[in-house]
Amino acid sequence: MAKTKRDQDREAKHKEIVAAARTLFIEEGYEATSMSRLASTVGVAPNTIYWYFKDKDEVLVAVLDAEFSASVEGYLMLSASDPTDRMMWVASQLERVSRLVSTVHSRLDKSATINAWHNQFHSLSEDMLRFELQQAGVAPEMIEARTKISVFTIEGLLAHPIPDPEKRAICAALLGAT
Amino acid sequence: MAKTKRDQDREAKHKEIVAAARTLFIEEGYEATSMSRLASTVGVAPNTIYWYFKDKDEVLVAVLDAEFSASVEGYLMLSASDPTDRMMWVASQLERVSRLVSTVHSRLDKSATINAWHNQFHSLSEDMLRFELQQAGVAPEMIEARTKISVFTIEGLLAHPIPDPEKRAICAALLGAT
DNA sequence: ACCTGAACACCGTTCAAGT
DNA sequence: ACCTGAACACCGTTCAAGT
Repeated sequence: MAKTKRDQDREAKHKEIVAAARTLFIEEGYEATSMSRLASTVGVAPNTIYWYFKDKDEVLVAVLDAEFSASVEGYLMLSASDPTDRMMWVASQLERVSRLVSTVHSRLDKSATINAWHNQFHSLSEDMLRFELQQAGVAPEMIEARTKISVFTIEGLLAHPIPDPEKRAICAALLGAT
Repeated sequence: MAKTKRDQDREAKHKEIVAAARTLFIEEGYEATSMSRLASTVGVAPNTIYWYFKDKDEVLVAVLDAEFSASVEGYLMLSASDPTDRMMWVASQLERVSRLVSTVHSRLDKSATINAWHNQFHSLSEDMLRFELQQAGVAPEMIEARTKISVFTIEGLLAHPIPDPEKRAICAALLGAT
């Protein structure tokens, strides 16, 4: 199933837009980045974006996917290290994306696309944290509640950056047995 | 320091606007409620709102204050009940205001007014939860981390509504000693 | 002091027209 | 198929004018 030249061109432009949006959304914010600004960064007319994406939310999902898969890649590479370190890494890795976290939450009931992405992301995060807590020896009947607590806490750490030592104490407390 | 007739009138209109905004912001959302819609609900021209409030964010802060003080009043009235019940009450009480939580977070770096309100709110929440955890017999060296975890978890419960029994298990786990 | 109609500078998105 | 200029229906906010 070889790609046609056409498809390659289209894919390249698609990637170009996502790359520009990724920088702008993360550094300036989603609402602060107008479609016009995004278009002019790519060097194209504002409405041209709509040839590649249904709407602005769809651009956001593409950015989130790119950011997420980059993070997963990094996570898998340090699976041997200390659990608290791993949790710290997840929190700090996602911190640069913190503005997007609140953007996603505020658009949950406005966009079905965003909502779907958010659900999938939470499932994956829960799976990952449940595994870490099991490894840490948390009692089985507490696993579900503790998993949710961990997810919410990490989400909180993203939205409210605090000093590193304090963050470490929190991550350690999350993993504490009993 | 008796209030003049003028001041009373002004205050009445002020309250009228906040009351309308409170319903609209909570039921329809902040971004979804245009200043025009708010104005027409009150029965006034759109720009009239600006005679009473600097901008839309200032209206939001007024709504948040009204909602918060109503909650505090309710909280003080059930100080005798079970700790888990109290924490459940806080979470569910604030749940109806959940859309505003993400709105506040997404406007943190756009509005100094909102930022100030948010900081004050977090201080108060932390004080309250620290007290609950002390009562529950949490070890002193763990208090700070556990307080932050509780704040973030309750914030998470607001943004991601889940079934009551699960919510209860989470609140109980937050208060667990050790 | 309080309120308004009209305007300003945006915004995301659509559409008819070009290649 | 891809891209554009022009327009649409909004938005929060400002300003000069009225009472």
